[in-house]
Amino acid sequence: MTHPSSRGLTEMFSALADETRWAILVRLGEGAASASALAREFPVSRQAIVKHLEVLRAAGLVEAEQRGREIVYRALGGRLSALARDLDRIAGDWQHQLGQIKRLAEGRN
Amino acid sequence: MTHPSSRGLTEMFSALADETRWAILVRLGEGAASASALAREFPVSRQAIVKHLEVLRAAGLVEAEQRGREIVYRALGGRLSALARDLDRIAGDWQHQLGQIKRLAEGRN
DNA sequence: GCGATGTGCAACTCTGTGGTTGCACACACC
DNA sequence: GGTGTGTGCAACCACAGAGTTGCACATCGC
Repeated sequence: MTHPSSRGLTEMFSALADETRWAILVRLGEGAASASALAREFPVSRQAIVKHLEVLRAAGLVEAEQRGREIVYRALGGRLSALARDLDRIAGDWQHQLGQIKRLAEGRN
Repeated sequence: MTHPSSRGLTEMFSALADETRWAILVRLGEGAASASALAREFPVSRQAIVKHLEVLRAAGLVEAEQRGREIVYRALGGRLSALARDLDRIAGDWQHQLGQIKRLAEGRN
């Protein structure tokens, strides 16, 4: 593999690929909340929220903290910025290669 | 919305969320290729490849060029680096807020 | 103690989509 | 003209996963 981070990238993407899940994540970015609290804000059942939270937690995008009888979740930026770095690097490589090609093929086509 | 780029982000993610599709994209990053050529390299049918390419093209991650009777595709870094910027900004916001909370709550819990 | 609220587990439905096969058509090449 | 290779379209299958409902259990507050 040219890119050591290729492994696991798609798992990250699929964790982020759902509209509702992304909305939940963004919402948590604005402040911690429990599953029940989120279920009141979103037009889906608490169970659906719980499943999304579990996916986000498994991806390291969210952190869970037991507080009394409830569990509050908060967004973590670490994985997301790591992903940003990976993508930037990969995209940069492509652009670079494109530049080389363009340079070599000036006048072709 | 705090983040103007929230719209369309999940579409991008779902375009990237498939293992095979990501592999195709990375492959195209190493050099342009046609659907049939890719079908020879990957363990899936040409039709599957075609569908993936259409998804990538719709997402602006890939560019198609008619060359004689075949159509060659190449990876485009633009959208990916734009995505990287968005993610970095969002993640940064979360970390920033986390910092504020930590600062305010020093000693709590 | 009792009611309200929060979580956990399980079964089920249903849509989206990744993948396949089959056939038709367009060229290019000899 | 025929053969090989590339693309396009359509029907179909199978599985993942987003969402639901229902019930059990824990725990907080009064």
